[in-house]
Amino acid sequence: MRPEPARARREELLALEHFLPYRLSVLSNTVSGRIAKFYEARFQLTIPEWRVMAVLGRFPGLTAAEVTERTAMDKVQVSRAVARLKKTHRIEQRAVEGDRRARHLFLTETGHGVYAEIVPFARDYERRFTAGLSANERAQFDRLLDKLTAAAGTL
Amino acid sequence: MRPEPARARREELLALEHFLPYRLSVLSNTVSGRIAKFYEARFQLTIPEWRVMAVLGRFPGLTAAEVTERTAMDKVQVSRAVARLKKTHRIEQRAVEGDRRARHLFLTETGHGVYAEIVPFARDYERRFTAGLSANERAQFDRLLDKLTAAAGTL
DNA sequence: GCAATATAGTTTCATCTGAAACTATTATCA
DNA sequence: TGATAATAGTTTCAGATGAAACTATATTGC
Repeated sequence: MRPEPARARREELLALEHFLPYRLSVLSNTVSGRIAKFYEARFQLTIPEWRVMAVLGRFPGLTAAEVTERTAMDKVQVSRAVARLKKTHRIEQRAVEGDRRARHLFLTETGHGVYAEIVPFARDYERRFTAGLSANERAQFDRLLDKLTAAAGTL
Repeated sequence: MRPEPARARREELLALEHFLPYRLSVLSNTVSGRIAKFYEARFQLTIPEWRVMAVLGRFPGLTAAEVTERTAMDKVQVSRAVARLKKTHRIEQRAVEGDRRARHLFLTETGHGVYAEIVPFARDYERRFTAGLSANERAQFDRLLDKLTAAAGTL
């Protein structure tokens, strides 16, 4: 059975490869996928776990709720990442004075070791990733990303 | 128990909010999430399903393998999206002459209806999303996205 | 002070996902 | 031709995910 010729249609077409949300998604998934593969192979670490470690490296003692505020993660993701990081001895908890629901989170000695190894890798990956852009292009891209992120939040 | 003051560390810190892969991921997830919510609410359609419909709207008769080539999806995702789209009567299949493994995929009349409604929405969403950018900025961003996507592929 | 409400964090449940195994068919080549 | 390898597409399985329900604790308002 031979496909009959398509009847002429008046409908607008859309080229996925020029559609900005699609392009963003492809780039983001490629980049995150590669990074995730490295973290997994080298440290058995997921990206949510790394994000928690990253903010705790910079802001020791945040609670899980505060980690949630500082990352684009929800509290379930944070709770799970924290549970795994405790099990693998990368973070530890200390009581919050005056609130027995929450706990301060800190990188352990082990956690700091992982952190100290990942940071240079991350910087280097980013450097290689943007090596084809001039400093000016890189700044421009950053600025436009900011604008778009703000815009996306209000749509 | 009062947290003891953190011992001074020599380690480099990394600000997640300036890390390009993180920023890309946040923007992409925000944008895709909003679009997904709309597709789901309006059409009970997932993003993988929409991607399949989008390429079939433009290239009627592709096989699943060809859809895989033209989208950033793997064959499992395509297979599942195709199965759902058949069940909801948005696409139909016709035999490929000389190869009984593959089938040509086409939007049905129903599928064209959905497609014809989504395309203007998608264009409009993109327009609003980039409304804060000048034509020049928009072109610049597109160009840099291309560069970065190419770079990410080779890392 | 105590009932109602809010918050921190966890668990459950149903769904989604990717990798690998699988079936059916086609291509290669000795 | 028949054995082997490659390809199209599907299914299975184990783990990831998000929404909603849940526990424990804290805050608010009467």
